[in-house]
Amino acid sequence: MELDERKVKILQAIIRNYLETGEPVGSRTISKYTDLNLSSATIRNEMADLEELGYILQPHTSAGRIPSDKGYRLYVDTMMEERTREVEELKEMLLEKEDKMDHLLKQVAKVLAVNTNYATMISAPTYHRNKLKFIQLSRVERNQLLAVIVVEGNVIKNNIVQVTEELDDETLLKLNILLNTHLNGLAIEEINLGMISALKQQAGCHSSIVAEVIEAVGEAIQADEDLEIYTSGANNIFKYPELADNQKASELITAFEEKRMLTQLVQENLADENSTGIQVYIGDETPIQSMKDCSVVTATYELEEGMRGTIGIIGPKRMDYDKVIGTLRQLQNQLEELYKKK
Amino acid sequence: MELDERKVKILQAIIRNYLETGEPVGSRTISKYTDLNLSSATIRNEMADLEELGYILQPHTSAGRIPSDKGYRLYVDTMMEERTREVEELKEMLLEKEDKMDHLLKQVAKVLAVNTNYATMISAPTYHRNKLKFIQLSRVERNQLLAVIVVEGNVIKNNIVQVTEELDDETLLKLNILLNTHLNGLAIEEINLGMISALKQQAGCHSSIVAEVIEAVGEAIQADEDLEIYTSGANNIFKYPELADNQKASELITAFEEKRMLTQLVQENLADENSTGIQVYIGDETPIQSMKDCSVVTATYELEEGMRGTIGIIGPKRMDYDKVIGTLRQLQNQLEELYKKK
DNA sequence: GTTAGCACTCCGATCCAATGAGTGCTAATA
DNA sequence: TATTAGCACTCATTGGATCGGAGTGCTAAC
Repeated sequence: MELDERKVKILQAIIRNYLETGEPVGSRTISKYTDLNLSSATIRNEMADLEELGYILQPHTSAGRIPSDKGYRLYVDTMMEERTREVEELKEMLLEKEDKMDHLLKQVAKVLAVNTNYATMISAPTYHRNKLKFIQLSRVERNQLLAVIVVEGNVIKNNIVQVTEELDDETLLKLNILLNTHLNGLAIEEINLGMISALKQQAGCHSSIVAEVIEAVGEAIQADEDLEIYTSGANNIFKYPELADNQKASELITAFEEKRMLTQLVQENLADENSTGIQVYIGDETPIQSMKDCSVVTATYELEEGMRGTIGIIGPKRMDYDKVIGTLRQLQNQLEELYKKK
Repeated sequence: MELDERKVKILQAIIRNYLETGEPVGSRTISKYTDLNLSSATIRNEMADLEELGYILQPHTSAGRIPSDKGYRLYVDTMMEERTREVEELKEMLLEKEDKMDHLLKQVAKVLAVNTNYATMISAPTYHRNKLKFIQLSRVERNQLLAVIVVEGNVIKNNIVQVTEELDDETLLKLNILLNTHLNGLAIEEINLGMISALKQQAGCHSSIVAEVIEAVGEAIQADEDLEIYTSGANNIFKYPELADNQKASELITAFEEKRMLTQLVQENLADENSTGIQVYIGDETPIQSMKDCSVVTATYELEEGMRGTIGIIGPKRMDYDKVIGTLRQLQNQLEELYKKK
């Protein structure tokens, strides 16, 4: 049996209707809903076929049909090609240009959540491929140094370094010069052990401090390993009865709280390098167990070479895929634009 | 009618039982539960009295009794004086001493949530009364300065300052000295307009930069206005059926997500300067509308003069007040100790 | 190939009776 | 006078039983 054009139309009608109502949809509804001019009986036959093909399901014998994951998948794949919508409002909100990255990201997550009525997450860009731009040691107290580390993209890390010996201004200056001349412009990965011991040697009697500073650099970078993720709109899941029962809601909320679980999503998304950067996980396809009754749409954004992050939208399977994908597309562009403007 | 000792004992028994079961408790249960050796009939009479006095309620005619807010209040007030419990485990977990404040706070919230099975929040200490310790301007790119601002307690703020003119190293050094000599040791509030214009004058042709840096300082401080709040264990509310219905759960989750609402709690708590720093809000007493079916226990902790934050526990009215208050007490001490040790 | 029609299935709402936990009241008791 | 036993009464909850309706599958006719 083949999936002819009429079957696809019927499938689309079923899905669209289900997206609106959240209720299983029956043959009569489709018969009237579409402009196919077919009787409910014919639709029933077609539906039986569609079910056999695995695109729709019957929750119980005498109920209407709901889309299966496979059905959603087809729908999404077909839709992927089509339209984009306006998200002007969102654009405006973003343009209240926040100058701190984390504020911006929180803002994005929030706007997106309000806009779509789904739960959202956004991961801060990872800097792994980034280069060290600037290091500055300053004395804060007698035996306390402040190490400020700036990497490309103006991401700033601070670290307090405890030192045993007291340093005079001159030595501090020398150390600063030493560190900057040798480390600036280097990618994080390039700072290897050989490099470090060479530096230590040059620092002479202050080698221990160099060691500590380098360690601080390492720590600062490592802090990114458990990468920052901002979420918003978790409460939106209560808007969809199929997700709102205690069991599921609790699991979902937990996943959102323990951002740790969301990192899987980010990792997977960043690993993939497909053209649009938009991924749709339907039901079981998701890498996150507790979201197997949801659909997850993720998008990669890239601010500049090597600074990539992930935006994700988590909602019911009957998600408005068109809108979500459209919105994410726009957002990708806007984030990149916004970043360049600054 | 008076509230004699026996009535109080019965009330306590009712509350304790209700805390355990979450079900209305009947006279027979109390008759057996306590060591008062009274028949259920007598208890019934007493219960009728207690109800008349407003300490307990009957959800419906032939149900047992549940504590009213007034009842809880009495219970809490009585208990406040009593026992403290061990929270050794918690202590150990905390001693995996995190050196970044925000990590520590997140950790505390989490440990507390796991420990109590309630939702928790903790606000980062506010620094309003704190003094500027150190300012450092560095050039990151031709027309970009990095301002690092350290206030007491080693809280570090960064700000990128865009400048129109290019600065040579010497000028930068001068500016640094100027800023540090004049601003260091000053409380945030002491930096007023007069101060600023005096500084500008001394900076001569670079006054615009000084202005921008000062603005950056202002911004850095202001960022604290919407103070950081960390939450954990929001999913715990699903453990208590009386909070887990969609309506309430959604509102609560929202409150936890939109930390903005939690600030009310913090503000109120910090304003109050009572001895123990522990506050209990039962039901309607809470300042947060969406928590009117919960009880909220908050504690103030103080790391050093002027650095105070709030810990909060949000759970059902049938909260284990003893345990919660005890735990919070211990935590207060430990946070303070921990801070001093570092 | 399409459709009308019909028997059939099954969910969900509604009603009902039985159950039992718990009460209030009264009369007996210590 | 305080306590208790006993009893009638209330009412939420539970488990059937029933019924209507939405929807299906199948068959026969167009």
